[in-house]
Amino acid sequence: MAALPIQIDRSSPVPLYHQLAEQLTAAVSDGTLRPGDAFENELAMSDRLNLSRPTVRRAISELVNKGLLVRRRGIGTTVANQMVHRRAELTSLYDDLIREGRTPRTEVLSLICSAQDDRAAEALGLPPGTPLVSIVRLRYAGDLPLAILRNWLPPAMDDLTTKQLETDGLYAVLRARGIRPTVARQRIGARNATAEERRTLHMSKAEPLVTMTRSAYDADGSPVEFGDHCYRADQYSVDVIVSER
Amino acid sequence: MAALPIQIDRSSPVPLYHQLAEQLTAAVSDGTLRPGDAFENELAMSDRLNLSRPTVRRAISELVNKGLLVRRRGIGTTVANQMVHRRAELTSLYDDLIREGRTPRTEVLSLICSAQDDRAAEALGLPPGTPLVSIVRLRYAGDLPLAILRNWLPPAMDDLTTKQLETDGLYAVLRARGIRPTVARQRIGARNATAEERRTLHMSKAEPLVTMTRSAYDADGSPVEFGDHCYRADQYSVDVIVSER
DNA sequence: GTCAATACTTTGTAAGCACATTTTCACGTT
DNA sequence: AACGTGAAAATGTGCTTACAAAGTATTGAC
Repeated sequence: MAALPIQIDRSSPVPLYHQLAEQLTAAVSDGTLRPGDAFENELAMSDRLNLSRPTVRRAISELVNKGLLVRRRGIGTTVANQMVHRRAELTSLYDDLIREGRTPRTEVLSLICSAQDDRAAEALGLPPGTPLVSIVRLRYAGDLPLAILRNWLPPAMDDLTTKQLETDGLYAVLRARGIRPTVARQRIGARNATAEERRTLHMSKAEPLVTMTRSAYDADGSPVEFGDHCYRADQYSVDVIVSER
Repeated sequence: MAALPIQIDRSSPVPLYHQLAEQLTAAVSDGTLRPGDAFENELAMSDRLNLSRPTVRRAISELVNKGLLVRRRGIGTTVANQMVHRRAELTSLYDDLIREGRTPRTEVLSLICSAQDDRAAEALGLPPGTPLVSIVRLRYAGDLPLAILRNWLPPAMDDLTTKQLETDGLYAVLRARGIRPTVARQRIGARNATAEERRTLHMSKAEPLVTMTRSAYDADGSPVEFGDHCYRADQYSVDVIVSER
């Protein structure tokens, strides 16, 4: 087991344990360390890097929590032999399309600044009847219409423009305003398409839709966005990776 | 902010930080602490309970990681004002139904000990053609058929009985054998039901199915189970809670 | 009375130490 | 030679201390 070449910058504002955790993560995910490989033990590593054991331990714990490493008392720490061990994450076909180099396109169908929707208002923690910003978008994968995305935002966001949404995407616009969605609760189901949805998405037969409603919150738990999306089931699926401690 | 009545048993084999974390979790989830409430600060709590600050801090960190609490430097720690805090968990539908107070029932439609399925074999990390244990179950919620559950297990599990599966559930049987699924990769989508599925699930119209394929792994990353489930879309949806750091 | 500098509170990071628990391995006894 | 015991190795738990950083509140000068 070769000693990993780790560089720690004590003058950096980035915490030491995080610097270490990032470099260890890189070593595992780029294949420098193979699944099953033994890991340098905590005492040796803290000695070699002139870090305290708690600091090293905290860095390793980050990888353990992500499922990249397995600790066994009396044995040592080894690299988990599973590729995909990301902590509960959500990816979608849309992300896959981007990874494949295809260019998804979004068209804003409507942008209304004083829409009423009681379900959305409730999800946003606002009283029923509150005028909301309502966005309906159509998302293409290449030339194929893939999904209808309906989203609602609090009334304070009423100066959004169609152009912003089409070029940057909804979440990028939110982040640019200092709003950082951190937690989201998503409900995934299925239903048949309405006639209009079938027209909009160019669906020929009675192919079903995958539906997803999402409430997103910032770090404080304040609601920032509510969405109701539907996707062509033949073009879309959701990958979820769940893990227990 | 009232001081919570915490009981710590130093003679217990359960780690102190975990005892504390459990009692704090209970206080948050049973409503003793309301969203937005200020939390006793770390120093005061460690002083009051005669625990060190790192121990208290570690307990609080558990809740923060689960999304129950929010820490702000200079401010203090507060209860997150969000309803559903559960981190994406690895549970079966059976567990979900029990939580909702419904009485689920499972009927084993078939239990084959030398089934062949190349997709399942690949998911289990076994060569194609390996004989697998194949289970097909029908899940009821009350009197309503809800889902068809197809599962495959490695050949070593060929002594399962129908009765075990019907009374305890698949995951309980696995756990009883020391197999602890820890990580799962799930793909959720939708499709139309076949004629046979429609018959089995007593579906009248062309109602779609929610589909979920799942590969489950233990802590080492070894595959332990592969499942291909389909649910009546009008009766079922999947909740996922995603959180970013 | 207003504004700015300062003090205080609270969480964030880091180090060092001690001992417990679990597993492996080598040594010594029978 | 076989077995058991104990040493060694590695992670797990817990305490103490110190200082940094961020936010709030107070105090003081103008």
